[in-house]
Amino acid sequence: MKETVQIFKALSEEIRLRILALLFHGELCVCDLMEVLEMPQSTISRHLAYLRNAGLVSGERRGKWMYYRLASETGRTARVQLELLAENLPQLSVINQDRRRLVTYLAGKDEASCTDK
Amino acid sequence: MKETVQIFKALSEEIRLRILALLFHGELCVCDLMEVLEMPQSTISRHLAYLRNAGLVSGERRGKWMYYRLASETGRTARVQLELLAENLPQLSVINQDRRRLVTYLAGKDEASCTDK
DNA sequence: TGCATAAATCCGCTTATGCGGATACATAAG
DNA sequence: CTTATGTATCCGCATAAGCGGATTTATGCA
Repeated sequence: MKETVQIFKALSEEIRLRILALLFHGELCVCDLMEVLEMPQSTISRHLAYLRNAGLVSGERRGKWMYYRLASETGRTARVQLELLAENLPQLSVINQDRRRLVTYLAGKDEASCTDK
Repeated sequence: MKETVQIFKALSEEIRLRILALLFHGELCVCDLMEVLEMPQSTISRHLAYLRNAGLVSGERRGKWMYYRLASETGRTARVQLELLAENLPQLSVINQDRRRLVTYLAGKDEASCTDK
């Protein structure tokens, strides 16, 4: 029950849904999320912590950079919710705007930023 | 997006999940919920307001009594989440305890209480 | 080691929501 | 109308979490 509640809580904030939607496109660095969502680093980090604690995303440090992706080891509830979101979020306009910004950003990505890929 | 967030918010509290689980068994009166969940009336009413505002339940007044049931007119997100909960909540022990209390309560229901059925 | 960059966490402030008792509102009966 | 019952909402208090800037922590490089 606590897990279920925690997952719903993690999903009950728009910014976190937007982060998840961006991660559907693949692994991203915190600095990527900052650029695309146009939000301060502390805000991004804070929300990532909720997603991480709910078991929805996992982070991996590579040098100075922290990469996040959708968690591969998840309980059933998390997986089902992620699947539902993957299906439904892309239909929302704010999510589409974010996606377009992501595509544009990745295309013109500054070579001086988190390039350890 | 606001609707999605609102639904997740409504679902992010244990008591509200328990209320929904009880309503899966059929329409109930506030006084029923109070008895089964062993909580004060104001607490029940407050949580029902969240569920109502999120479009997950609907209320109907019959005389002095207020009956609640799962909303029949819901958006897709609400319907999908309710279906998921109907599938997954019954597996949780606290939900099972509530169900047993509901059955016992309904079996011995005082004829002097909300009997306009 | 010092300096630079990235990001997690802290901090002060604000908002939202938890709680249950009190109160306001709604319905019913005499 | 008064009284009784049911319930939505208010209220005071407490906790959780929103925000972004500041600070701490972590990694890299000279």
